[in-house]
Amino acid sequence: MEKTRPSPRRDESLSRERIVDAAIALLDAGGADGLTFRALAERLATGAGAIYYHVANKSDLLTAACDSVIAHTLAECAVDGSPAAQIRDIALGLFDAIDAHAWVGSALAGAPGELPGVRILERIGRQVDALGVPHGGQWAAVCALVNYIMGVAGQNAANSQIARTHAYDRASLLDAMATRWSQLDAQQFSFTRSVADQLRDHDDRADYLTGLDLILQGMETLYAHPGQKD
Amino acid sequence: MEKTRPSPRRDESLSRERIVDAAIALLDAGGADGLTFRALAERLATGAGAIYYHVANKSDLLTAACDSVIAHTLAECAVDGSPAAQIRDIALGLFDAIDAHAWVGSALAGAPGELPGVRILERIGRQVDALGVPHGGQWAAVCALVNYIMGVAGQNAANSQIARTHAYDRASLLDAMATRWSQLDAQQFSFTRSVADQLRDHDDRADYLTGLDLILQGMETLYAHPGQKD
DNA sequence: ACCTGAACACCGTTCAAGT
DNA sequence: ACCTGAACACCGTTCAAGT
Repeated sequence: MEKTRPSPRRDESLSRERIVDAAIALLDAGGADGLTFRALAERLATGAGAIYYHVANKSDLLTAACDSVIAHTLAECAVDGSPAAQIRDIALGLFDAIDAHAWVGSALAGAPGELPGVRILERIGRQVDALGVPHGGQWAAVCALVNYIMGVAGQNAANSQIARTHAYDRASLLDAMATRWSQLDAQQFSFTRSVADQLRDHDDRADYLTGLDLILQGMETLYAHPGQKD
Repeated sequence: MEKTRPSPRRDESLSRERIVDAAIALLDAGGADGLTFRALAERLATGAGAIYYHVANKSDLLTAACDSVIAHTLAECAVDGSPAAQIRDIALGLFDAIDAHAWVGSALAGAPGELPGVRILERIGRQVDALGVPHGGQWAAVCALVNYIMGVAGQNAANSQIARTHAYDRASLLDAMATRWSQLDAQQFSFTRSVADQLRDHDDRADYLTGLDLILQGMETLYAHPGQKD
């Protein structure tokens, strides 16, 4: 028996790309806390300090890992169909990517104005323009969409972080939350209690799309047919 | 000269409330990174371990500090006016609170389903109900509003964290971002470049309200007048 | 130019020991 | 019951020293 892979292969020399790929693997396996310079060094069979030769710091690395996922995700989104359909497609693609790599949600939220966020802004911005929103309203409209997407991304990231920490699955997490909500004070939290049951078996993805459609509908009503207002 | 305050007064014994108040002071002064059990112990003139007698862990403490701010904020929101006006009032109150205490944004985003988030859900949920949204659509509508608010909160928190780290003020942060955007590839990032200038002197608060109104408008169009659809 | 890995300055959390 | 504070098991980052 010949001794293959005596340790994580070192066939290629260290590079930013290899570091980012290894970081993604660690993040996917261990969540946001799984990325550590020590774990990364071990996986790349190198010293912790060597990584700093190719990467400025942890935040830089996290953003680069996030950008890799976002760029791939956006590349697979449809480039035909109506503007609204394309926005839905992009938003759903991002939802699924963040669902699969929860750490992307917090990385995205933590790097405002950086490349991954800008890619999203660009793709959505073009469709908002194509939708006929006047130039003066485009910035606010795009921000509304992006902020909504980021908000959902952040919640998903937080939920999956909690699930990982407590070793819950999604169902028991929601169940625990619903139980807690239904034990709140009946007067002070009447609405929350009334929706506690819906929490258990709601469809995150469907609710996400519904919210997106609310914004799109608002844009259509306010911008696309200005003559019909009132 | 008599020697008053030989060290941070210890006139009252340690309590959860005193700990939370001290935590808020540290967070306001030093951002999310400013809260440390060692700093907290020093400020309370006690040992680090003593704090664990009143607080489960750091996440528990952060959520409690966040809840204190959110509860006070919501208590000052108007309880009259139209449902839409009340939603705007709540959303603006939260915006200003998070603007003043950026750490609240990340604390809120990091504690889904916990008390501070539930307070917001409850207040907005009641108004969505009053708005005439049918029961079946209330959950999705409330989530849309809350996710949007959380998204903006998260972005604000991240921006202020970056500003603090680099010792920038808000203006130079936006200026640096706008400069970076305008240096992006002209073809690949045409939309982003076209809005880079608006970034420099846009009004966060006004854009926030505009986005909120898009969602409210969508809700009105889709739910409040179902007979008029199409 | 690129890599090594010990060292530095921190963390949150625990726990035997005190009162 | 409540508090002490040293100790533990980690972090990100730096930097003299190597190749």
